[in-house]
Amino acid sequence: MIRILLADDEHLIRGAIAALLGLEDDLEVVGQAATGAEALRLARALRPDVALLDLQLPDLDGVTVATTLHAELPTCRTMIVTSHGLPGHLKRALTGGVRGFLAKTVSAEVLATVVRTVHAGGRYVDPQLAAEAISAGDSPLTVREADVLTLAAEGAPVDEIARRAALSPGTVRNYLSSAVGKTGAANRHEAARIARTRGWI
Amino acid sequence: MIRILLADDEHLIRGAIAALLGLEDDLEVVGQAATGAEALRLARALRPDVALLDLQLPDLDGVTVATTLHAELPTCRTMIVTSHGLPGHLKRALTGGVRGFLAKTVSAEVLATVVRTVHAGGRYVDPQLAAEAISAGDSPLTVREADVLTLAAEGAPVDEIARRAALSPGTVRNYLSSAVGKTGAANRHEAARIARTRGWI
DNA sequence: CCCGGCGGATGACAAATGTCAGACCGTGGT
DNA sequence: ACCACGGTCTGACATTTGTCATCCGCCGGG
Repeated sequence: MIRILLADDEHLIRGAIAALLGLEDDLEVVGQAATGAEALRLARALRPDVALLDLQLPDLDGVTVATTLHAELPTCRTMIVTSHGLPGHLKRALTGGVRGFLAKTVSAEVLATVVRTVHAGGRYVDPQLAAEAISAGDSPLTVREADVLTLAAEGAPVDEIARRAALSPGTVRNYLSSAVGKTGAANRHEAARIARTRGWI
Repeated sequence: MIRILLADDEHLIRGAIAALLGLEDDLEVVGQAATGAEALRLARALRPDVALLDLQLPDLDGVTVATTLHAELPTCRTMIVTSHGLPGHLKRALTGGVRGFLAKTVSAEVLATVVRTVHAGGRYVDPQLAAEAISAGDSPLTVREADVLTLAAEGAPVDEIARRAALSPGTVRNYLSSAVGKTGAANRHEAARIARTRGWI
């Protein structure tokens, strides 16, 4: 029997997936969490075989939970299931020790199969997401450029970004300018949009 | 027996909800669609009692499907289920004849109850979404302001917005300025963000 | 019939932004 | 020891923006 921990902030979805997985003879959902913190707590208490995490959780995101789990409970395999698959998340997830990464567009049978694969020590990444990740490539942004662009994405003016990043306004403009160049955008807002769709920020 | 049509682009979710609803004695999922067009086609063919629509579908959005359905098949009640509940959508949905509007955070029991309520001619709106809709209020933006702000939201510079909206650049700036004032934002990008979270664009 | 409001436009001015060149310090590689 | 590169900063400049006043035409309500 494979013991599964499920984390998803949407009650309906969580319950529905649990019901579906419960129909399989060899799978058992032993815990359900609505937040990242709760997922960690339950994982420590229940020591499931596989943790099935949604990418977007109210507090921590799924990849962060997975990374922590991977460090604390090496015997617990982690999988990410997501609605919006951004290439950057996939890369972060894989470096964080995640062994399965799928979109919610897959069928329940596929999900169950992947749970078994992952439990057996295998890996599985949604082919379409993998293709997107490869075609999007690595982020050309330096750490600082990404930082600044993240703040810029909220629509804040340069002065505020400068304050929040503890940089001089001029430096912020330099980074933004560089980021705009690297993304091929016309201005920082478009750059932020592009970087986000590519998962670079 | 209440006959239900289910539309959601995520196979896993769709299947899972169908499985959950199928557990209820008086509910039966008679059709499943992954797109808005397919939902309409199936609804015409199957004439379900209740159509359960996701807000975001690949082609048409759930509210559009509901409005069409309401006009074509008045006996078919419509409900919207959504992950991201924006106040504007709720208003559009209700004017389009939708009788149930809930977030995916509800439990399966609630969903089943609401399906029965709606089928019996009642209405149900998620209390939290209703509260947000009321507090967000009506859009203060004029049609043109909303148009221009929508284009601005993609990060395009004024000149491009002007070309795409067939307006003079000066006019575009006037509208944006007015929209920035009405949203209380510091610049158009923040204004676009605010307007989006409020469902105004 | 007249007023107000919206759509649309122009011109002018101030502020924010984008771009560039140049400078200084660490750090890691050769 | 040296160089390249990233991070940081400054200053100068052109361009883009946000803001405001003002104008025109149209339409609907009092």
